[in-house]
Amino acid sequence: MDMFMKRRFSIKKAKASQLLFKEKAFAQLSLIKTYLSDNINIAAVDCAFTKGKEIIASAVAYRREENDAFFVAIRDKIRIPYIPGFLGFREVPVAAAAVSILRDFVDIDLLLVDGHGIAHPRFSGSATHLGLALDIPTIGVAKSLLVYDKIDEEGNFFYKGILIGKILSYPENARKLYISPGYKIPLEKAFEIVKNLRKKPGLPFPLNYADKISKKVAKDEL
DNA sequence: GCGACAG
DNA sequence: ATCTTGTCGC
Repeated sequence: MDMFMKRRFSIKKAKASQLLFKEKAFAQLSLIKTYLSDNINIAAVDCAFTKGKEIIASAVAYRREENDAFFVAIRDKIRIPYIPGFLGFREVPVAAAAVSILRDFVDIDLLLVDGHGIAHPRFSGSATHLGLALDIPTIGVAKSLLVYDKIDEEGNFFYKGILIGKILSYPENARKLYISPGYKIPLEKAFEIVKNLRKKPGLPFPLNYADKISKKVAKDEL
């Protein structure tokens, strides 16, 4: 699988890769039980950009037991333009690098990613892509929908007959967030975890920190 | 062909 | 995502 598309990017190859990502992700979901205790270390990764054609990825890890946090931010040249449906190929290489560095210092059990997981045209959004690249459970947290053809009363949304995500409307007056499984985690679990991490409007902790850090670095304020 | 389209 | 000050409102 061409996780990083280091040679040259093409829509055709990217689509083929995403179909493989989807197969692996769905296979893992049906065959593997992911054990997540209450004391897991949760991390998040987010990317920001500068007009100077740079992409900045920041990763933040929160250790629940020690009640402390670590973060890292790295920058790279933008290699691929933003194309809806192919966000992973633009952000995963640098995001994976940032998380890898963080992992040398902190154990990470779960990763929150800005963007969709399986709530994607080929069920292979950036969260799924990144989880597969790093072999770590991921949850997709998006601020808007990419695909869906039905939403039920519970906020569950479907695509091509498959339950792909659930709308998080908590806290009450907060902006809706679209939660979908990225890799190695079922929707119900993913939703519950993110809901518990979002005690205030805005992005759930520690994704909110990753977002602020990457933006500060993009503006050379950090 | 037309419109939609995470970040 | 980014370009951007002040401003309306809880």
